[in-house]
Amino acid sequence: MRKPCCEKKETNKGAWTKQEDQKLIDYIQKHGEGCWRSLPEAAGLLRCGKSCRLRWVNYLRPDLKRGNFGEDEEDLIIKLHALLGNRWSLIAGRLPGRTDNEVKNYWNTHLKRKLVRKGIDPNNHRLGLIRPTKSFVSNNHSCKEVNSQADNFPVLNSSTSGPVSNISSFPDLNLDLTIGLPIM
DNA sequence: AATTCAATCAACCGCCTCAAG
DNA sequence: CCTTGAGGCGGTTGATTGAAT
Repeated sequence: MRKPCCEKKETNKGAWTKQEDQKLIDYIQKHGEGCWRSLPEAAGLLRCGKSCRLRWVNYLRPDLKRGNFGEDEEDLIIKLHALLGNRWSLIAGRLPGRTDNEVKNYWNTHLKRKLVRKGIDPNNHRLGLIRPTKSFVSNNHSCKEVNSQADNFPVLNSSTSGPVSNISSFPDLNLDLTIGLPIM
């Protein structure tokens, strides 16, 4: 049997400090990404492996772009979301330097509303299904849909609802979603 | 200047899948 | 075949910041 992931030690939670970031960066630069389970102890961090992975993937990785999304990126996200639904990691995989968390946040805070303003239902990318004025309730936590009729739409294989099933709607999209092996 | 409200985003939580044992 | 843990993912929360009143 395997050892448990995060042994029931005291671990830090909440925002990462600069020192913690530096320890994580130093460790990964020396040893590379790998066993997240043993990383915290090896790197001298009082964090669980999951937390380290998240911090690295979403914030510390050197290839991250950060900053505002360009219009081309917005466009791509919208198209990919229409095809893939909330598969944020797949969508982020098509956007170099962007993380799934970043794409998800951007979708929820900007793009959803943008589509609603155009009269497009962000759940299924169809025109005229929701009224912009009634679609969102502002209650601090980010605009929840009132009339989310498409909550349970099936993804990808539906012929009646959900993400656009006709891929030919986006002839300009490169939909080769295979993942290449990292170059060593 | 103080208070309230809204927007943003980093981080956590819980679930799922896959593989080890 | 079953159980368990690691890793990964999407949903959600909560702290922070900025705008409006």
